Amino acid sequence: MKNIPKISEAEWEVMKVLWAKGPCSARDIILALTQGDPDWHPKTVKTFLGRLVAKKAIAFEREGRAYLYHPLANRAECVSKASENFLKRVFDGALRPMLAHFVENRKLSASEIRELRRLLEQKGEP
Amino acid sequence: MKNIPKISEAEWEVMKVLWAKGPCSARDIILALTQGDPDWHPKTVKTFLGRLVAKKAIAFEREGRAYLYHPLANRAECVSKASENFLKRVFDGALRPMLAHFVENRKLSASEIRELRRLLEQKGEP
DNA sequence: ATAAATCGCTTACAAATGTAATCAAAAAGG
DNA sequence: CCTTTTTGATTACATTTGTAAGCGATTTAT
Repeated sequence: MKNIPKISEAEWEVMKVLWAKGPCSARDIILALTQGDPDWHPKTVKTFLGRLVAKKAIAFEREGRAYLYHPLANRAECVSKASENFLKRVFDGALRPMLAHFVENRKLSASEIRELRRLLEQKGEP
Repeated sequence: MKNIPKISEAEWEVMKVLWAKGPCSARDIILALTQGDPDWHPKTVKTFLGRLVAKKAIAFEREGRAYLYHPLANRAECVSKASENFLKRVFDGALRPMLAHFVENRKLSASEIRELRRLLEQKGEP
């Protein structure tokens, strides 16, 4: 059985950087994050890195004085876990109402609708 | 601007009961919850009721000695908020990958697929 | 009427989370 | 070489969350 760590909201941002960019130094991660949102404080990011290591969501190897961090947790699995969790909490685990909600609420472009329909067709007639 | 309260995971369960059943006494809520999961402790539920009142997610009126609680927060709005939040955190706000994930990962029954397709068609040709 | 159950109110307390600051060692710049 | 910067480690601290227990008033059952 896989041990999918529980990743908090803010920690997700850090994980996303690592999943996207692969092995990174703390500095790289901080750069990537402040890029998107200047409010990220370097010290805060360091704290999260430490916590993620403790949770075994990531690991590092020394590279000179600094560390090179890399994900341990698998992105797809974390996504699945978070998704199931959300689905359960908000929609009692029922997929259809959830999809309906998104399709209704967020305006989908015609192309998005086409693409989704293609997806459904693939699933529909295997 | 609406003030949509921040509802925690466990508090969601309480809210769902209130949204589903309308005005309820604490006792009713506790019953409903323990029905689904015997692990709910009455005192714990009371705590959440108090916190939800403090957050103005619910309110109550006296009914004899007990209280009759009812939702203040609108379900649809809370659902939207939680959904946007989840979408942003896990899928960077991109709807298509999210929908794809669910359609791919969770097996949809043929009827669910048909229904979803209908939904998309309604959206597709207004 | 007296004891038991129930109510809401108040208080408790650890873990998780967000948000950093301090500190010591090491590296880099001048 | 000495100063500034950088880095990881350690420590701090308020807030939120999960999970209740205690207390005093009030019903309710006996």
